[in-house]
Amino acid sequence: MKQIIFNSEFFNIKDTLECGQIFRFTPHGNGYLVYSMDKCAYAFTKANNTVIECEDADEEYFYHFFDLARDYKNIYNDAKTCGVQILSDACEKGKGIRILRQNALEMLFSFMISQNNNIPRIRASIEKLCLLLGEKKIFNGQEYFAFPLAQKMAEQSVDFYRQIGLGYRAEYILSLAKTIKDGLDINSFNSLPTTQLKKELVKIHGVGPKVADCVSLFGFNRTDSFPVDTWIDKVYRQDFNGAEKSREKVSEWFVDKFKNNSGYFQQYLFHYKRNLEL
DNA sequence: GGCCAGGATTTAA
DNA sequence: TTAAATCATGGC
Repeated sequence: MKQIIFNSEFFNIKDTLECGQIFRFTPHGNGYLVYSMDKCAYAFTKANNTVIECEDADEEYFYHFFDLARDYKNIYNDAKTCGVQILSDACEKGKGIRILRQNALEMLFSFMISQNNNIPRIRASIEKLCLLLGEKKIFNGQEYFAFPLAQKMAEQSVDFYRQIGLGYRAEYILSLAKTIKDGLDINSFNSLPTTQLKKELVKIHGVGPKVADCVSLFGFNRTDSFPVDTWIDKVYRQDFNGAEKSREKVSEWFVDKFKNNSGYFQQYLFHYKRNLEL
């Protein structure tokens, strides 16, 4: 086992996990077990540090996953001083939030499930997928299941996904799995600029602008993305006096305003609006 | 019991 | 090009 120890001023594990960017984590001991693809880490707070415990071979993976090479103080300062009251409040409450660098395909499947859905149910659905189709693994003597391979997902029927409770999203999931099995490599999109990347993602059946923004941000680390869901839509109307109707244009408006800080600021605001503000 | 949840597709205007 | 109607499901 390896331990990565990192000052917790700009790394709050609870806020980072609970701000809606990741669906696979469970409270454990003094912290959380965090899952990504077929890997697992134990994250907890100790004194003034956040500790990441993982297999020796996964140290580099999780260092990258938690975006530990980036200095979030600059991002926090930009949010604090940009002259927007709610953003100043939000970044203060969420200064320990980091944007995880998650696997693009896992994000694509996950956020395809997220549409018109709530976070607890999204998490339950993904957990079932892993339990039923994922490889069984062991971390620190404890059993868990990897995120399923697309090839395995492509072998199931639409009914299988409906019985898991995916509803009308079942056909989207199966269709995506088959497309991947047939050779689509979304990692190849990484060479595209963000606008083009989104255009490619939206071509996939069941992927609209909002899901494309989430995959772009959380799966490709394109921080010039600003996903607009119902909560952010509320922020836009209530706190920015927004008049634009279409969420796609709301997203463009924020990206134009916040540039490469868009994704970080969006997470501050989402977390604040959904979890903190009454 | 209608409304809401990290919306997208289809059809109509 | 934009506006409704429709789509499953569970929590409230």
